[in-house]
Amino acid sequence: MILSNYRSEDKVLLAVDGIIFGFDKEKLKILLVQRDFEPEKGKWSLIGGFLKREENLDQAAIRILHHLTGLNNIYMEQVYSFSKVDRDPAERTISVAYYALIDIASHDRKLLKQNPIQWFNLKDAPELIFDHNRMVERALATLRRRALNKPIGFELLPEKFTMRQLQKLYEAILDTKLDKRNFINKFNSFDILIKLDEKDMSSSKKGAFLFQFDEEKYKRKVEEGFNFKL
Amino acid sequence: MILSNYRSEDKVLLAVDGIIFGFDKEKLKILLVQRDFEPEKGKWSLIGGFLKREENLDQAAIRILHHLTGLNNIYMEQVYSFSKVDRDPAERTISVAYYALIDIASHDRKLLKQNPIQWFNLKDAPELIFDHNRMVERALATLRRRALNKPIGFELLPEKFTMRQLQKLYEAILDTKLDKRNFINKFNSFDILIKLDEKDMSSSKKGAFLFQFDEEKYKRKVEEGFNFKL
DNA sequence: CCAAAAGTGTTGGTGGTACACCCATGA
DNA sequence: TCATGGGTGTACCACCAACACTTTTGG
Repeated sequence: MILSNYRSEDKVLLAVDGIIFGFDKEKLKILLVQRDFEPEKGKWSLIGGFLKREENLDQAAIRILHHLTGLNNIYMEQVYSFSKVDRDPAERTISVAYYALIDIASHDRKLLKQNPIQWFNLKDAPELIFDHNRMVERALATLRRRALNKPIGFELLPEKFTMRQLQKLYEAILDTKLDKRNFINKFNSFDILIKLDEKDMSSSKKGAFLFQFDEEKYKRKVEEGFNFKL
Repeated sequence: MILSNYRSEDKVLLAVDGIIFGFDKEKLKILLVQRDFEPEKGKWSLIGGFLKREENLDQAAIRILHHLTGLNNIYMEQVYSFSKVDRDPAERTISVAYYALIDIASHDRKLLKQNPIQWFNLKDAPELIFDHNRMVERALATLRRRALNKPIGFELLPEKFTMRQLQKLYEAILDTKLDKRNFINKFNSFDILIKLDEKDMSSSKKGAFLFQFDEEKYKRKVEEGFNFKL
């Protein structure tokens, strides 16, 4: 900001790339798009686009996601800015990575079908263009940190869910196995769940009770943060 | 990254602003520069400049710091990118914030004197231009998180220091009082300090033993991370 | 001899971890 | 009746938090 003359400074392209995490029963997934222009046409890429002059980065991330997928009202969070000089061979481009969490089942997938867009299991996602693999790694690390410091699940699960689903979500994010009883005890201690009278009969004969998040309390916990040690 | 034509996209100025934290005996300080061009000439600002086409953001942060202060070999870490549309009234500019930690006493201050650059106690720093106050807040939050998850002090203390100094550093960063015995016990459990045979006589009649970081072990702990609860 | 900072351990409580058996039901 | 997943409680241990007195020595 100093000793500068604005006019003489270099301008660059600023991209925004979205790492969209989804969860569907068991596995953590990621939404990718097949690139339809050069360079790297035909290869898989994150959901990306360029910042426009009249919007900020948060708005750009949301706009681009909506434009490519039709997804709406998705909260995205900034992860990191990537700036290796030759990261995009076509043009000097800096990219700001954002990530989002969504519940795959509860978003309309018709819109996705129009585009060369597809969910992949995170573990067997294809090689991505440029430095997008590094972006995914970094976003995943951020997601894990977040899962350990704040409740997670509101954005990634259907409205009603079983304890098992919640546990599987944590296991998928942290890539680990958790003890059923300890998980339940711990999670209940946060006091953000409402136990419903309904059961989900789809996965067992006995049926499993459904839960909902208490949205008020959930949000308060997100503000406060906590320490999830497992 | 998709459905785009690179040529038609908007280009923007990309600034890098450095939040330089220093520590000097008791207080956490911040390095600011008086802006000598319009807009906002004469007001205080972070250590900033613009990204050049042929460097990445990390390099830009280091170059700018060196250029304005003469400081060398300072490790800087990216915090966040700020992009409000009218954040800089002169021109559409996105700014990437970086922060650094340095030991004030052990860096040559002569160079600083040439420039309108000055250390301020963090607590009574002046109002800054643009959104720089928000950047400082965010960097401080990042610094606190880091202090709770990784050892800190190597960059902020002289080579040899007393336990008291180390504790004061943590107190300054976390803005809290800590118990002497608990702090020492906790910190010793990390096993990254070497107790020297020397004493520092400057602050008491009895003298206080000096310590050094065991650089190997310190670095390993930084990799691993830990959970500093106090 | 006294003021001022340094140094040093113990205890109680909280919370994390490990662990195994019974329940309900559809097939 | 049995196979499958659902649901539940306890005991040990580690770590955090609170807390006060003695030592050293320059002035």
